[in-house]
Amino acid sequence: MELTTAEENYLKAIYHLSEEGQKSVSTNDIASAIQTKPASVSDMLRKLGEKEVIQYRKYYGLQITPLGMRLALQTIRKHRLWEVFLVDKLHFAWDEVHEVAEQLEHIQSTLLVERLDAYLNYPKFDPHGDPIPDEFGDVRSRPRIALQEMGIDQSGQIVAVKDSSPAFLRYLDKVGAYIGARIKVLDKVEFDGSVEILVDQKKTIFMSKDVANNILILTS
Amino acid sequence: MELTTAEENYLKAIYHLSEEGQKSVSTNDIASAIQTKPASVSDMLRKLGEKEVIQYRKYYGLQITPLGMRLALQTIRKHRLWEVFLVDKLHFAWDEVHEVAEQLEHIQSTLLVERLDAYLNYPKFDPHGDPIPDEFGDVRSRPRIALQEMGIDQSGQIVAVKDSSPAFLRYLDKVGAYIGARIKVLDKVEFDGSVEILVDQKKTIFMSKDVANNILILTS
DNA sequence: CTAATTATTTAGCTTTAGCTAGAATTTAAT
DNA sequence: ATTAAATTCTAGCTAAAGCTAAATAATTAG
Repeated sequence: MELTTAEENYLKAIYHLSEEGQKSVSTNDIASAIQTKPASVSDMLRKLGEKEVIQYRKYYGLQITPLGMRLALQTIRKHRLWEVFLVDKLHFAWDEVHEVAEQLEHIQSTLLVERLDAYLNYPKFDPHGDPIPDEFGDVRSRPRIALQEMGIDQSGQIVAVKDSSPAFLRYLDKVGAYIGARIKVLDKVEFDGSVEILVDQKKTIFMSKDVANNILILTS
Repeated sequence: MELTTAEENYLKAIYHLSEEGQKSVSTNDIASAIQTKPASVSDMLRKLGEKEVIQYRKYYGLQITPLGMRLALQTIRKHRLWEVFLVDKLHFAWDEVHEVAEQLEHIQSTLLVERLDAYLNYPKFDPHGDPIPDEFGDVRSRPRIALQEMGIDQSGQIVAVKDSSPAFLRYLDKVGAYIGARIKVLDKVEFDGSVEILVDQKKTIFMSKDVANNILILTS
């Protein structure tokens, strides 16, 4: 079964929206996630339903099928492997990789994916700390909490970010809060939810609640 | 000015056909080069004319413009750089790279091309021995002749092949006639145009005229 | 130099993926 | 429980890129 590039993008968006908590994924949600109009989404949902990658009943909602799940994870796997390639091998900054990976993920060649995976040494996480599914779609994800939810004196390691906008990633780079950095919460301000943290045992930085909410920590 | 993937493919085909000798490129030639129908070609030529990458007068013929040339060479550059990547880094066999490179060449990102070029150490030739244009479209090509045209006792180095079909490339692999191999013509049979050559000073092989015609040699 | 053949182009259809405008359905609010 | 609002879907249009069939131009042959 073959999906077009557009279909892959829809399926990926649906998968991500399904993961991110809520009940069921709405037509409007997909439209805004994918930067298109609800009418176009309706139409595509019908097609994806026919291809049996989702189960779709109009006005009701949708659900990804096991087949759809597998295909979505394949695309996500490719996207994240390419991100690792771009950062590790071509020295892209982590805020420059998204658009390019968005194109590369649609290249069709199982051999290419296998070889790339091997070449990168079978990475388990992408540069943003998100897990890379294996060829069967299995994901080993680490339990992690938002920095905002940590208590005073708790420490851990930055493993991922929720927001991947270039502006946010550049900000993190500037303050030295890269993936893998070891941090410790020194203080929390009740009033505005901001936190003071120690990065890599040397630098003390101050973070607003909004920022701290978008940084995921593997506690230790 | 932006070209679609289809437009890039047509332009590339036109460029290659222009190079390969003849007078002017025909609609039929393009159709068979690109595996499509003449009617579709006519239509695309009109569009490429409007975009000013070719000069086109119907029934008369076409000519690539300097702009078209630049764009075609950019695509060829990307194709060949990716081929180097696939062979050198991902250990693809040289007969496995074409289809994948055909997809990768359409990825849009100047940063990516620059970084890839640097990562591969600014290669000047692809795995088939074809020259890789630089970012300005300049090509340093070496003067070379078909193995078939060499005289007895003349020697040189295999630098390219004209035919890149998997069948041909596999045949070459089998007999050990890879790019870079040093060869010497031991004998030529007038009757059928076949040649006997010594490869890398150790193996003697026998080649039909057809094969020898498709192997390009840098004489020494 | 017509006539036949071949090459090329045009017209009109198909599919994919978007869009707008308007209809239908569900949800919310008085 | 109706109406109002929001959501979702349908119909019909557009653009790209292909196709077939038919028309037109160029070339070759007798």
